Amino acid sequence: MPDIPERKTASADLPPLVILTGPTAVGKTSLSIRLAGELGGEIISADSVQVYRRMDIGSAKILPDEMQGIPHHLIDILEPTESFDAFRFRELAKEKAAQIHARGKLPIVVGGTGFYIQALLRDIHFSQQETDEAYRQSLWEMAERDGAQVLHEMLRKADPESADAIPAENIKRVIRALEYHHTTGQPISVHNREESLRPAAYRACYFVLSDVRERLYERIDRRVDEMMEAGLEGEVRGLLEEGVTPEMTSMQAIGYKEMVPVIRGAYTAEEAAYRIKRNTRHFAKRQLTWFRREGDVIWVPKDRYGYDEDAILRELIRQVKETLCS
RNA sequence: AGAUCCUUGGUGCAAUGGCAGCAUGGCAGUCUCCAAAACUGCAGGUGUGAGUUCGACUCUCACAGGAUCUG
Repeated sequence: MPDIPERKTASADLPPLVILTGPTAVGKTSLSIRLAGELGGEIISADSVQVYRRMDIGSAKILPDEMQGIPHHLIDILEPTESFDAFRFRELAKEKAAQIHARGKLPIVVGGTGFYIQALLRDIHFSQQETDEAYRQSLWEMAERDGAQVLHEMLRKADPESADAIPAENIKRVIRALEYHHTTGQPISVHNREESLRPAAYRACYFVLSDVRERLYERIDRRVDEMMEAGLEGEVRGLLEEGVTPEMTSMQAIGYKEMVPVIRGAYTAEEAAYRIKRNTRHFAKRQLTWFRREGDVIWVPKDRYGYDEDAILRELIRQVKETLCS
């Protein structure tokens, strides 16, 4: 395999890390507990919703009983009114990984937020100086007032390469590119290119658990039905009552954003269940697209192991020992 | 049984007798601090059979299927 050789060589002295990801509802959680048990690991959650307290049912958060004594990090660390992003994830996860290494344990990153995993593994440098909330806000207002095209033309003057790469309709990314240029004087396209060359920060085993589309969709449908039965509506109602608003990052998660109109009487719980299933399917598809694009991942298709979790576990352990202990 | 109306991508809807569009779903993709977010692309259709016409989703007839009303 003519893979980038220097990355492999350089990785010899890097701290080890196991990543277990895959599309939502594929079965990461139960496998992760057994893997951590076998390898003496602690789990770092890479999940943009499970960071929030009291968002348990809709995020399919692991229950304390199910942890079986395995320490879990970055779950329940924020109030649902707080915002979170890939920069903060990287900072926290890096710190947790270092602490776990110091205890002589193996950090196992488990979760479906591919972007967070990328930020950690590739050690993408975001710096606090690159943000300017007030400027960002003024750009949003401008977008609403004058339209997306005006912003895109601003970007074209400041950073033509990014303007070519980002469609005007994608206001969020146009604003981020303008903000970056505004605060650093540099085009974000240059920054992105530099960061993309950065070697991995860990010696990692990057597993993507997958399944045939049909089975995955069946699991999603079943899980959403279980969430409804478990009282998702009550969970969302409680969050709204405590002052969480639909605009907040936490409430834009699948399962939450669809439930708000039910509570407000705009449509039925059945309609919400239908939408949650549909949006979760779309999400799972996007996750698979993301992982396909990531190099250096080890695909673990459940169907190829006959849906035998013992066999999958043995294979993961074998791979980890081969890659991280050599 | 009779009368009236209806039949267009998987689904819901458009289209003076003149290039069959939209939404949604499906599939594929983008992504370097809101990522469970934001965004892009592709495929797919006139119920069947005749007729009128230079030309039919559109007009006529038959058939099939559906809806409503009457008995």
